[in-house]
Amino acid sequence: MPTFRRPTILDVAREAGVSKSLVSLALRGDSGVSDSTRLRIAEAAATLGYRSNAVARALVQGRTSLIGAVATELTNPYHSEVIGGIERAADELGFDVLISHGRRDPTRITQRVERMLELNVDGIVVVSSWADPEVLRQASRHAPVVIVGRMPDQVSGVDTIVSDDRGGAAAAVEHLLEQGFESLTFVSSSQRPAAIARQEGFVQALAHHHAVRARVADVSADTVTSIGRLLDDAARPSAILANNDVTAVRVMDSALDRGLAIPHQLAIVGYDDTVLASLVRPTLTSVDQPNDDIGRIAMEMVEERLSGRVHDRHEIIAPSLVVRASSRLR
Amino acid sequence: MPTFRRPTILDVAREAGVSKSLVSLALRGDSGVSDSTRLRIAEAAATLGYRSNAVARALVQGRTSLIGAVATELTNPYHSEVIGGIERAADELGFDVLISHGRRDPTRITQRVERMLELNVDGIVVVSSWADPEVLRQASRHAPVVIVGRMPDQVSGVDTIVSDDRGGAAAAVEHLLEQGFESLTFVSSSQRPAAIARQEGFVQALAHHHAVRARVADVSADTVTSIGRLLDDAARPSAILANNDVTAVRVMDSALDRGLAIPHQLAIVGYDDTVLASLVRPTLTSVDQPNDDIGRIAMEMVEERLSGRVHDRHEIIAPSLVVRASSRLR
DNA sequence: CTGAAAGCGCTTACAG
DNA sequence: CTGAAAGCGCTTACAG
Repeated sequence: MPTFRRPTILDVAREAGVSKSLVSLALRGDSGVSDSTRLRIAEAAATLGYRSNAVARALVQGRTSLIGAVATELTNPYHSEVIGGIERAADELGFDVLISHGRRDPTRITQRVERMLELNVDGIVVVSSWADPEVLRQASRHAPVVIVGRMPDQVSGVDTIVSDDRGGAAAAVEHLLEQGFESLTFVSSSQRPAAIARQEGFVQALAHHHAVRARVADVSADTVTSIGRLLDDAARPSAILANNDVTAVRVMDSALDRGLAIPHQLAIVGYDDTVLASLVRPTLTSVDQPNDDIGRIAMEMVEERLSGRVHDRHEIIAPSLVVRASSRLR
Repeated sequence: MPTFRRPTILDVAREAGVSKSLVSLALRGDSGVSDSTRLRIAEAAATLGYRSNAVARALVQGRTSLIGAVATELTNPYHSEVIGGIERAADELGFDVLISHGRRDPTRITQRVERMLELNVDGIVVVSSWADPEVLRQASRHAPVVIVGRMPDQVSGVDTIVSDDRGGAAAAVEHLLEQGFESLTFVSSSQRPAAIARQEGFVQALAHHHAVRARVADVSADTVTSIGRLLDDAARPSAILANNDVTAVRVMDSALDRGLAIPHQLAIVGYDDTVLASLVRPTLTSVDQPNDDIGRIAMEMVEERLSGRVHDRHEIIAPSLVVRASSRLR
């Protein structure tokens, strides 16, 4: 069958010998339909393979029960986990989640948001800090918009939810100090807001520890070479905090290639606590963010807006440190 | 604004002082509209923040230009990469991709497919082998359905595209034999069709090499202990092919914990060539599948169906081996 | 308990 | 070049 025509409520009505209104009522389980009619209609629908047309329903009802989730990068487990949280909360609240993929392209992310709006979704969660603020502001006039991530500037009318990146970095620093490390370097491979906040948390946490040497290394360009230079330096640090797990593992690889003992000659802490952290050897200490909770709260924020909340809400979620072999001396 | 009303074509018409038909024509760039009118309408639309309602348009046009992609597990980079391929092809062919997440739950995957159908998508790509065959068969009456993955049984009316798992496993075996390994074990953590096909490829490739000892180890239950037992065995294999990268890395971890030299005392080959393979030390040899191509072909298959193809198409894609340190002796 | 009518926001012939 | 009318597949009052 090359035509793919879908049966409509009218086909079912004809098949069952009733009016289309009655088909609609029966199929949606309205109580005022006789059992015999209901059965006849159900059979007709099954015979034809009838399936309600959500597009038509949405048009008349003025709502789709759809939530659009726009993510920068699906390959990043952090994003998929947040989306999992959104989905679980959506299930409970009676929404369906449609996911759209920005592929690290700001233009594309913006397009995805606009497309979601055209699809008439009841709310939008943007799991990204790359979207155009002006587009989000405009979008929020027509549907609740929640941003999961750290925007360069705050957008009025839009809710946000971020992880406490400064606090997470501070917790990592505290742990390293407790272990007795006295020369710490923050290694960053990104200039995105989250990485910057982590770096600031690192610097601040060490501001009053004058006995400790604190430095920052930018390895965003030419990562492997930059890391090599850092490790070959005579004044090599004794402990490193990286802005994410992948960067931490790259540091670990370079250290192992150089025969350095981890953590005794070099301690390493990552950020994000991805699956990587427990798979590499030695296992990697990392800052964990409650991604599922973050997604859930984002969905709840959308629901609150739909229920009438008018003031903006900005939530900050506390991360926690998971200590593993790469930084534990005893 | 707690109401989120979206302006309609009628609001724009009123604002511009024309009929709604004219607004529709002007906004879609019809040539038969005077420049002055077109400008007035565009300004009115901008003032109101008007955005076309795709739901209404889809209803009248009978097509949505939407492709539904249903994936088992977004956290799996293999799936996100396939989706990336679908998206790139969709961009070229003028479709938008809506992603839905099955979260490893067969019931949920089936629901996602049905929901996509209700949304009137023009085609469905199921990146999963967990969906209910009967539901897919029904779905294919109303929209083209392509399965990326290995279904237990073939579904008539549905196109499929799979990677040649037997061939990939055979290529890995051939490489290990060339390197001179003489005792090979296939380590599997799954009984899904793809894992079984890889195992069959392994067994077949060794069927005529009587001098080589070939075995299979199921580590799906109690993975770490099972792997430990395998490695502590006096008759430990000299090389291992795992059914995926994560399992391969677990084997690697256990081997390193036991002080085994990789690859000299134990060679390891993974499958899927995920980001993991180049991040672990030693780097992991792995069978790579052209995920982007797979996604692209899936999208093209949908388009072919929409253009009238009626016979089923079943495509098998050749994987390739990426040799790294974990299996290279010299 | 059932049917006829209006309308959701658009597009598409059809007039003028 | 512009407007009035019909209709996409539904739901929702309103009659009977």
